[in-house]
This record gives sequence, structure tokens and C-alpha cells, in this order.
Amino acid sequence: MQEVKLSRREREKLRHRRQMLAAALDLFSEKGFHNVSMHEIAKRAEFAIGTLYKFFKNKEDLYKALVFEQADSFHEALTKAIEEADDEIEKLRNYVKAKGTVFMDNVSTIRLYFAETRGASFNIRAGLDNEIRERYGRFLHTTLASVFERGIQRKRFKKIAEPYQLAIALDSLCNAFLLLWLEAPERHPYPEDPDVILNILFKGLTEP
Amino acid sequence: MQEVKLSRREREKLRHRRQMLAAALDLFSEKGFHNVSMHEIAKRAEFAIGTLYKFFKNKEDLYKALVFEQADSFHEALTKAIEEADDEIEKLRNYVKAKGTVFMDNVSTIRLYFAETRGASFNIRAGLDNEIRERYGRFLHTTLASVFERGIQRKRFKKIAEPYQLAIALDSLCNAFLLLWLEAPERHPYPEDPDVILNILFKGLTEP
Amino acid sequence: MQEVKLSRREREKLRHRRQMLAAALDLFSEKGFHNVSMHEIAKRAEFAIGTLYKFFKNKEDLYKALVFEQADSFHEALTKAIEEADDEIEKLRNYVKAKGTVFMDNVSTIRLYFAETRGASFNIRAGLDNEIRERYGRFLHTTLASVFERGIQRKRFKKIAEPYQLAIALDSLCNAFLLLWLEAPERHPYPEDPDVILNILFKGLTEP
Amino acid sequence: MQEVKLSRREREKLRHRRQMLAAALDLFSEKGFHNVSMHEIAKRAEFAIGTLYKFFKNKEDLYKALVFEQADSFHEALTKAIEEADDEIEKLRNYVKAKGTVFMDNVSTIRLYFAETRGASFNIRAGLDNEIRERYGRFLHTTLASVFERGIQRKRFKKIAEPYQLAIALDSLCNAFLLLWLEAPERHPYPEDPDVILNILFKGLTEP
DNA sequence: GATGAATGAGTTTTCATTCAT
DNA sequence: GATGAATGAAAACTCATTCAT
Repeated sequence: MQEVKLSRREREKLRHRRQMLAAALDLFSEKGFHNVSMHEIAKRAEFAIGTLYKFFKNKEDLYKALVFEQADSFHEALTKAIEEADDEIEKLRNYVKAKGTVFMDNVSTIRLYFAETRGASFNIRAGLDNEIRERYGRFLHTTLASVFERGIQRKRFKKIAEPYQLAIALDSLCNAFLLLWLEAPERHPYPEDPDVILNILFKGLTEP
Repeated sequence: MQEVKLSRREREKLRHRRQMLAAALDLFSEKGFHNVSMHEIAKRAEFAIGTLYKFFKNKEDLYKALVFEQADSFHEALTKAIEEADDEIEKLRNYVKAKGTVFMDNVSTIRLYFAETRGASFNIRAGLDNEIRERYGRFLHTTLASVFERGIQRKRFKKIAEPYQLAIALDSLCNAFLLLWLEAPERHPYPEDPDVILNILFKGLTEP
Repeated sequence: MQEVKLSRREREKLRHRRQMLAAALDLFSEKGFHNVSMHEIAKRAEFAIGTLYKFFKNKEDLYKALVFEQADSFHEALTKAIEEADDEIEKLRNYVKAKGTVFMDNVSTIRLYFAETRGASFNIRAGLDNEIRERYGRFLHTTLASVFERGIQRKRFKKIAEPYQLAIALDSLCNAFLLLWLEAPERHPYPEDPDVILNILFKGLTEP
Repeated sequence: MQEVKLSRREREKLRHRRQMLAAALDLFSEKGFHNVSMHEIAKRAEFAIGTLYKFFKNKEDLYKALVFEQADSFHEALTKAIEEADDEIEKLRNYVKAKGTVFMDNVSTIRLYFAETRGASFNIRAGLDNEIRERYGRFLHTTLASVFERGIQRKRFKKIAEPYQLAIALDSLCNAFLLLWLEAPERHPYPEDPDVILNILFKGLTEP
């Protein structure tokens, strides 16, 4: 964002930080937060343990940095996807596609959310650190829900449920498809055509 | 299941086992698997640590016993709900209701799936120990999906997606609502009327 | 004190505790609190590190147990010495003798107070954990000072200073002699005859 | 001492050195040698860690520089106090006063000797790094003890103990009063009139 | 001379697990 | 079967010190 000139020292520092985060992401997503030691991360990043602690004051801190940075970039991508179209239906299509892209391009991050779980979680929104969860909740509540809201106002959509509920529904639908893909990518490819997913919402199952 | 006569000894043993599992469930759901020590569980259950190890050969084992027993009972309840009705729509209504009941009556268990998570999980099906997950997958694939399949055959449902996809969709919809409830029970009550959820599938958002 | 019957288990436990404290005392007095690791203590006591932590919840705790137990026994010995005589002068003689005995019999403990010091300390009363110091302060203030007070009332002593000041003075006099002894036991033996020390107080330096 | 002309460079260097020592003194006296890190000292002195190491080759070295410089100045002040008077009694009075001044004006330094102590120390002379202690021992043995010796020779003092013992006695008496002051300055002010302390030596407690 | 990033040995502490009684 | 003392590997974290710039 800021177009600041950084000294070589500072640029190097930033690079090192990124290397550490990358190593941590790898390991966390592979084995889960509790099953990775700081020594392991340091080793994988090819730094001494003390250096790791110079960058992140403790393990928690490192984890948070990781999650927040990833969450920010996801958030941005999804918001942009919605904003890039005018038409409500097009916005939703963009959203479904962007969600797939972001998810599939960042499997490590995604796995990071799972790996630790001993047992399941129920939905993308559960289990996240509260702040992240809330942030995502607000995103659904505002950005995504308002697409449905405007669509209903403009009579493009029938009001079969509250806008927020529709947002939640669409999101969890995408997640469901993505998890199928995660388990068996070839057997359950994430649909190229967003309408495969959207039609579940758009078309009525039961009647005209 | 088996209506075997148990000796007093055996009945006591079973009671002790249950006490230990109950203590473990409490603690795990409160703090997550990794943040609970075997000593803690033993203490809460009012047994010596050695006794705990007489019943469960290690922590993993204890955890699995817990999860499998809970999963079995959930599974049974959901299957029964579907089997109890004849009509497909009624089956789905029963499913939505049963899912709510089971979830809300077993918050500890539910939380057990989350508590550990450092980071999110995306869906009830992810993050579960593989076996549990697979089992639940098979359940969706067979029991629930076949409701949709038969409905489509009998022209009660339009084929807006594959039966399995519809099963996944309905399930993730329920989960989404349940997670809202978990976060803020009064603000987001799980709908008494299952049609609030089902209509999102049943009615078309866009057209006749 | 308590004449409780202890089970063999309990007796063993107590013995182990004493062994650990003894090892710790040795090491602390040799090298100072900060220069001794818990592993070292465990090793010297021939227990595993975990066992050490079962007995003392952390290093601080271990140190305190050590200091308090030693302080208690010192305190008791000094009090008893004073109470054992009737005559004020005899009480003081007993005190000077007991102080020497206790000090010389517990050089480790004494050194424990020094070893850590990087730099000096000024007096037996300084540097002690506050509670210990206060306790010793009260002892001087009450038990020892009251010997002087009664002596003055009964005209055995001239009131050349406040009783408390005299108590402090006598105590620091003993300490001074004991430290000389500690440095070079043969060159500066602690006087057998307590009057060598007491006379510095008793007899006037300057005039009749 | 040496009245050498120093270049600006050298003067600056000396000033930096003093700043570092001052920061270290502050911190050590506050928290004790072992609880202060070199980074902390560098930060407080507003220098980089590397610069600190340019001045002092290690932590020990820094500590010693600190202690020796302080000790020298104390030593000098006390010696001067004694030399400034002719009369033996006056010399002792000066000593008692100077000791109080030096102590009370340099509480940080004093505390430096205590702060680290886990446990007590018995006397100003114990616990000091050996060299310092010896130096102070020599001072008591020569400078202060010789005042008593001459006093005895010149029949101003009765020989109630060896000169060295008297020196030790007076010193430890002063220390005792100073420690009372350190604990509770208002409750136990260090006597303005040195005779309050000296009389404990001068006047006989028991008889003419 | 000044800087501060990097190092890694060493410290405290936890906890799953074993086993003699 | 029940007990709980003992174990020790392994984790998180600190800090004195070095050295390239």
C-alpha cells in the first residue's frame, strides 16, 4: 500500500519475515498448530530459533500474523469480486468463482484451519479466532447480504428468506462444494460454471 | 443394544468409564484437546491417573472413544428421523428438526469439534478424524441423498442438481443456521419450522 | 511437632522432599540461585526433573521452601537460647553463643544468602526476602530488644541507647565476627567466650 | 586524577561510557544483576547493543567496572573523612558521618548490592566480589583500625578489644543503622549526631 | 566507531505414560 | 482393579554475544 522507500536492510528483514511465515504456514497446515514446534519452524525457515522470536514474540503471535495476513487477502479478493460487477446475479457469480479460486490457490492456508481440529468444525465461520470470524461475519452481513437485499428490492430476487440468511446459505453452499473438492479433487471438481452452485438457490426444488 | 445381564462389577466398570468420558468431554469442549491433560481429566472424574489409563490406553484412544460414541448416537438419531416418515418432504423436515435437536442438546460435543481448532474449519465434515468423516460422508451419500433421489424419481422434486449435491447442500444449510445459533442463540434462534430452511432449497430465488 | 502416624508412602515422600531440598541448598550455596538450574538440582538429588516439579511448583517455590524452613529452625534456636536463662546477661551470652553455633553449623545455608549476591550486602537483615526479613526484624524488636529493656528497667544496664538499637547493635556485632570467621576460620575464630563480643557493648571505650 | 587534555572524541567517549554505566546502575539496583539484560541496558542508555559491547567486553566486565568505580569513590570519601581530623574521636565522628552521607547519597549503588541477593547477606563485607571485599577489609584493617590503635596507645581509649575488632564493630554498627534507615527512612533516620552511634561503643552498658 | 540482525546454547516448565505397591 | 510417585522427552522462550555492513 504505502509506497515507502525501504532500505536494503528493511527489505531484507521483510523478506525474512515472509520466509518465516511461509515455513510456518507449511508446517501448520501439514500438522496443525499444536503439533509444530517453534524449533521446527525456525529450522524449516533456515533461521535460528532466536531470530524467529525476534520477529514474533511468541507462537501465538506468529500464528495470528499468519492468519490475519491471509484473511485480509481473502477478504479483499472476495470484496473485489463482488464490486467488479453491476448486476446482482453477476456479482454472485463472481463471488462463487472468486471463492473457488481463493480457496484452491491457498490450500495450505485452508488446511491450516483444519489441521489442528481434532474433530470437525461445521463451517468456515466456526472455529476461527473470534476476531477473524467476526470480520468474516460482518463481510457476509454487509457486502454479500446487501447484494441479495438490493436484488430483492429491485425485484430480481424473490424474498424466499432474509438477505443475511441467503448470504449465509450461499457461502455455506460454496464451502460444501469446496470441501468435496478438497477431499477428492478429481471426483468432485469445483464447478467451472458458477450456476451449478447458484441454481440450487435460484431454482426451486419443488414447484414452479 | 445387547440386552446382556451384567454383573455388579461390570456395571460399575461401565459407570466409571462413562464418568471418565463425561469428564473428558467437558474438558475437551471447554479448552480443546491439546489444552487438557490426562491428569486434569482424571481429577475431574475423581479417579487416579493410573485408573484412567486402565480404561483407555492413551489420550488418543480416549479421544476416539469419545468421538465415536457421540458420532454413533448422532448418526442413529439422524437416520431414525429420516426413516420415521414416508413422504420425502416429511423425511427432510424430520432431518432438519433432528439435526437441530441433536446439535442443540449436545453443545459440549459440538464445541469439542471447535475448541481445539486454531483456525477455522469449513464444514462439519472437514477436520473430523478421517473415519468419522467418511462415515458421515457415507451417511449423506446414501441415506440423505437417496431421499432426494427417490423424490426426483417420483417427480416430487425437480432435478436442479445431483442428489448427493442436494444432500450436501441441505446439510451445510442446516450447519450454517446452527452455527449462527451457537454464536448468538437469542439473536439467531434455529427455526422451529423446518420449512424456513427447506424453502431456501425448495423455492426458486429467481424465477417461477 | 505433630505426632501423626505417617504411612510408609508418606514417609518416603517426605524423605524425598528433604533430599531435594538438601541438594538445592548445596548447589545454591555453592553457586547462587541464578547459577543453578532445576535440572542440576534434580540430578544432584538423583530424581527426574519432573519429580522435582511435583514437589515444588517452580524454582521460586523451591527456594522459598528452603529459606523458610531454615529460617524457622534458626529462629527457634535463637529464641530458645534467650528463654533458657533468667538473668539478662546470661540471656545475652546464650544468644551470642547460639548465634555462633547456628551459623557455623549451617554454613551452606549462610552461604546461600551470599552466593547470589553480585555485590555486597550489608547485614544479615538486608536482602532477605521481605517476609523473612520482617520476621527477623520482629524477633530482634521483641525477643532480643526486650532483654535489654528489662535489663534497663532492672538497672542492670545503663540506657546508653534505645533497647531496639542495642538489639540491632549486638546482632550486627555477632554478624561481623561471624563473617570474619567465614572468611578465615583459623585466623578469626568466633570467640568461645561470648564476653569477648559482649564487652564491646558492656564496657565503655572511653571513660569510667 | 591525571589532568590530561582530552580530545573532543575522547571526551565524548567518556561521556558515553558514563551514560552506559549510569543506565546499568539504575537497572541493576532496581532488579538485580541477573534480571537485567544487556539489551535492556543498551536501550536505557540509548545505544545499540553492539556499542555497549564495544565499551565493555561482557556483562561481567560492565558489572565490575560499575562496582569498582563506585567502590573507589566510597573508599576515597571514607579515607578522606578520617584523615581530615587529628583527634581520634573526631576521626571516628567524621567516619560515622561520611559513611551515612555516602550511603544515603548513593542508594542505587547500595541497592545494587542487595537487589540481586536471593536471600540475605550479613554484612557489607560479605558477598562483595572478593576483590572489593578484600580491599574494604584492608581499609578497615589499616585506616580505621589504626585510629583505634593510636587512640589506645595514647590512652584515649580503653583496650576493650583488638583494634581491628573495634573497627569491624564500629563499621557494622553503622551498617546496622543504615539498613534500618533504608527500610524505613522516616521511622529510623540515620542519626545526625554521630555520638548516638559512637556512644554504644564509647559508653559501657554495664558498669563504670 | 556505531549499528542491530542473527545466533544457539541453555533455561524453566509441562505432560503423556509407566509401574511398584 | 486402583493408586499416584516417578519418569524424561520435548516444548516455549531468553539472552549474552558476534559480526557484516
